[in-house]
Amino acid sequence: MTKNADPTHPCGKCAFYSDSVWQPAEPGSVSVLAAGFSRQELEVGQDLFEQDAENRAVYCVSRGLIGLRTHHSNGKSTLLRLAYPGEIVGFRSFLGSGRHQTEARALLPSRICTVVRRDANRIVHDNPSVLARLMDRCVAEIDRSHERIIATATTSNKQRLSALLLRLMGHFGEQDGDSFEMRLPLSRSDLADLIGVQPETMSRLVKRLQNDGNFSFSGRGVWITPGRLTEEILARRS
Amino acid sequence: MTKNADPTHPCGKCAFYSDSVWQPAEPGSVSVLAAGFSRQELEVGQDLFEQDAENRAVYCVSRGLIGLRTHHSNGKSTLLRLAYPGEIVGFRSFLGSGRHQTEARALLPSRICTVVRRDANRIVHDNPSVLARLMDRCVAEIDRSHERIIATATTSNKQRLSALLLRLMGHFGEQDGDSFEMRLPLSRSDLADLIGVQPETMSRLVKRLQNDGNFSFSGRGVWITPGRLTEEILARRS
DNA sequence: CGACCACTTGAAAGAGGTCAAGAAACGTGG
DNA sequence: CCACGTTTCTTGACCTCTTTCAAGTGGTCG
Repeated sequence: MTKNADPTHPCGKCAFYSDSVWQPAEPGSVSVLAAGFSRQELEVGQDLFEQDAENRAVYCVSRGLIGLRTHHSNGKSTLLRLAYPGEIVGFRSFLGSGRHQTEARALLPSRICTVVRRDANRIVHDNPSVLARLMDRCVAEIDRSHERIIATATTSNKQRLSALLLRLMGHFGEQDGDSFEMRLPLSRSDLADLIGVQPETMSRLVKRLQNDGNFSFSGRGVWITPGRLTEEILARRS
Repeated sequence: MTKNADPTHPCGKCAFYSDSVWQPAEPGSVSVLAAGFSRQELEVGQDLFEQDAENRAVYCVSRGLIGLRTHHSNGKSTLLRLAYPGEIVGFRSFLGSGRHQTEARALLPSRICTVVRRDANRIVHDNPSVLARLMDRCVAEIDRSHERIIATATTSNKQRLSALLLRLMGHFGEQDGDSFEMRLPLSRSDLADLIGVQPETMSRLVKRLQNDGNFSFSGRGVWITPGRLTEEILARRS
C-alpha cells in the first residue's frame, strides 16, 4: 500500500514519491516546492555541481547514476561513492558548510530533480517532517560509511567487487533468459577507487572473478551466468 | 571572545560550552534541559550503551575517551571510531532507527553528560538552532568518514598510524621538556582496527615507526622525540 | 604456581603496489 | 571509411607489504 500520488505535487509522478524527502510537504508548501522545482536531464559525463562550488540546491536522482568524486591537491581524484535513483545529492553542503566537498557527475544518462536552496530552506523550515526525512538521509549516509568501513575490514577485495557488481546489475542490468547483462557505467579506474585498490589490481580482480565462473567480462560488458547470484539480483529488485 | 557561560545552563561550566549542541537552548528550555540532564563518570571498560540497545539519551563526552565498536555475528568485533571530548555520542540512533548500531565503551576514565531522550526531543523540537547544531554533528560525522576513505586510498598504514598517535598525543599526552609522552588508551588490537590491519601487522608497524626514530614505545607507553612532530602536536592544541 | 591474556616474533605464502611496455578502444579530422 | 593520436585497459616482472599460522614471551590475577 503506497500512498496515492498527489497530482499537484511535483514529485507526484516519481517512482520514489512515497519515499521522497519532499513528500510530507503541507499543501501550503507544495506551491513553494513547485516554484523552486525543476527537472533536468544530464548526459554521461555532465556535471551536476563542481567541487568547492557553492551549494545552490538540493538534488534528487530520479533516474540514472551519479558519481561523487573528490579532487586532491596533487591533481588526482578519487570516486568516493555512487548515488542511485531515489537518493539525495548535495544535502551535506545544503545542511552544512554551504560548499560542495565533492564533484557530482553523471555516469549514466540521468534525470535530476532540483529544489533551489532558498525554497528548499523555506519548505524545510515550515515542514518539520521534511526536515526529519532529510535527517534520515543523513543517518543513512552515516550508516553506509560504517558499513563500508566494516566491509573493508572483514571482506576481501574480490568479495566487495562482486557485491558492487551485483548491486549495479540489480539497478541497471537486463535480464536475458536466465542470466543478466549490463554495460558497466564505470571505468576500471573508478571501480578501483570504490574498492580501494590500484587500477592494475582491478584488472586482475576482474580476471580472477571471471575465472571463478560467475561473471564474464568484455570491456564494459558484464554477464552473470545463471546460478545463486542471479537469484540474489532478483531478490534485490523485489 | 567566547560567549560568557550561563550559570543556570547545565553545560555552563563545560570547556565545550560554546560549541555544545545544547548551548542555544532558550531560557524556557534550559529548565527542561536541567531536568533531563545528568553527569556520570565512567571507568575504563565501562559501557555507556550496548549494541542493539534502545536509544535512551543523547550523550556528550566531557572528558576522557569513548570507543565505538560493532560486534559481528561471528563473535568478533571491530573498533569503528573514537569519540573525543566535545563530541556527541549516540545521536545517530537518537535521530534514526532508535537502536544503537554500535557499543560505546570508555577507553579512559570519562565524564559523560546525558540528556534523556524524551527531554532531548522536547528541546530539539522547541529550539531549531539546537537541531541545527545536531545536524552539524551529523555532517561532521559524514565528513570524518569521507576523510577516512580518502586517507585509506592515499596514505600508507604507517602514515595513518602516525597521524592517529599524534592526534591521541594532542588530546592526552603530557609535555615533558621538549618531548611528549602518553599511556596509550588502546590495545594493539584496537589500534589495528582503526588503521585497518591485523594485530600482528600492527606490532610490526609499531616497530617500524620506532626504527624511523620519531616514536618510542614500551608496552602502552609512547614517547615522541623532539622534532617536527612535537610542533605538530602543539599546533593541534592551539 | 598455573591459567589466561595481550603482545611479539618467525617463516612462508599470498596479495597488492609499482614501473614499464604493449594492446585495445575511442574520438577526431581528413 | 581510414589513419591518427589519445586514452584506457591489460600484462609481465619485480618488489614490498600484509596475512596467516604457529610458537614463544611477558604480565596479571586467581
